[in-house]
Amino acid sequence: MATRGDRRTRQRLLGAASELFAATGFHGAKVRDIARRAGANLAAANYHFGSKEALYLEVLRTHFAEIRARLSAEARLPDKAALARMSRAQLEALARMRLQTMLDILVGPPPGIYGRLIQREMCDPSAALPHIVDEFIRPNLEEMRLVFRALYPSLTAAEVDRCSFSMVGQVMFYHVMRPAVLRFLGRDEYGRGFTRQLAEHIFDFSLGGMERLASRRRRVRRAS
Amino acid sequence: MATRGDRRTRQRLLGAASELFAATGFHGAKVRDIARRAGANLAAANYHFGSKEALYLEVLRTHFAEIRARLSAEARLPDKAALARMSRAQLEALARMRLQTMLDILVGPPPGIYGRLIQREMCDPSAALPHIVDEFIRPNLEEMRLVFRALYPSLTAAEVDRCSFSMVGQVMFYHVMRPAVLRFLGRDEYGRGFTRQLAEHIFDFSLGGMERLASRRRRVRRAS
DNA sequence: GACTTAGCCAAACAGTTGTTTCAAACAGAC
DNA sequence: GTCTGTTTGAAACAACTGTTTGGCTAAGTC
Repeated sequence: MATRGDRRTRQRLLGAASELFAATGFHGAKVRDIARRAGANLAAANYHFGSKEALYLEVLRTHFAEIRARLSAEARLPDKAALARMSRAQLEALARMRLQTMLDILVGPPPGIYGRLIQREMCDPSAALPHIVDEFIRPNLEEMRLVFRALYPSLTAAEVDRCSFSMVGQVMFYHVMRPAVLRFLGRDEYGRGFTRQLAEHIFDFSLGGMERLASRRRRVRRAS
Repeated sequence: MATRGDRRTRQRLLGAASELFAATGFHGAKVRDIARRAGANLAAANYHFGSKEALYLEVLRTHFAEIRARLSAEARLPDKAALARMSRAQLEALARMRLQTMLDILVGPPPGIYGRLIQREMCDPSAALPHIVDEFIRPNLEEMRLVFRALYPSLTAAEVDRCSFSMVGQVMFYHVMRPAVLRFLGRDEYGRGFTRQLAEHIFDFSLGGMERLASRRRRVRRAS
């Protein structure tokens, strides 16, 4: 083992690559810049990861494995039976908390690195896309399903899914369209209490939406 | 004027550049590929536009000027006075129609070029961002404002804006996150009647959301 | 001490990319 | 026809980029 570098070079490369890939994308981030930011030699990236693409995939796998672990640990959902016993107020509080977490991760502040990586992956999907969907998106949506189904039992499975997408969509909007929204609002960044105010709006808006769908379903019986 | 090309070379370059910039982004699209697809010489791009970046900006300005004209012509909104005289059902039909138009443009099928360009511009904003916001996003949102305000007069201006964002956000979600949603759903493309079904869901969901906000506002008086 | 191995570095390599150059081709004015 | 300004084409250019090479150091093994 060499002791030349004070920190593990591989780790520093991963960190630098994460930031640059998130900031400028796969094509925009240059191996030389990554190496420079990591305080490593140009050849180090290829030595440790084999190729630029392999480094990129490793960045994605590392980050989304980590955030999955974090979410599982921090915001563990009660099991289905416990969920069924919860009061309406408790369920709503649970949904509200998960919404706030999503906003914190995706919208910030600070602007999250996961959101940036996902956004770029949606522009130019790589081999890591299935991993991101399965490790990050699917578990989150499954848990939202459970909560929403407990809150509005009259909704069909497809309706619950669409409602989950509607709620996540509102959150993603402020992340993905940040430059446009900021210019539209005439600001240069989302303020301090912005996400909290946003959480309140999205929560109320979404609950109203689901309520309407649930009650409409109860009232009128429609074909498909 | 040369007649060598059967079509104006400049126009063909613009078309080819649009497709490639939308498909692979500014960095991903190569001038050589654009020229080849346009059936033009490599030097033609620089001759007609000066540089790759100028070509990119011209692509954006052209497209968003065109779509603005199209929207103004096709989906002209009644003026404020006429709007005030409309019945609730008429206003709702108006909102529903605009929603369907947004879905057609952004989600497709076919997957729209405007959505792709916007998405990439949000990843790496260029000098054309202000143009896009002012020519495409702002006019659309202003008109949604008018309709929503007429539908729910008790909402504040800030609330109406947030509701507009909530509705647009749901639409954008299916465009921006398309690869993830498709994988989540286990399909390889949105089906035929998908956007129509989506329009119905988003419309009901959003109306429920606004209703809840409006009625909550009427019932309880809250501090900020 | 001799040998092996992992980590790191400077340099070089081969391919690509945006841009420029300069001559040829062309249309229209005369 | 000649002349002029515009458009096109082939080639070259200079800079950049991902990757490879060969050698160096330091630690571990015998």
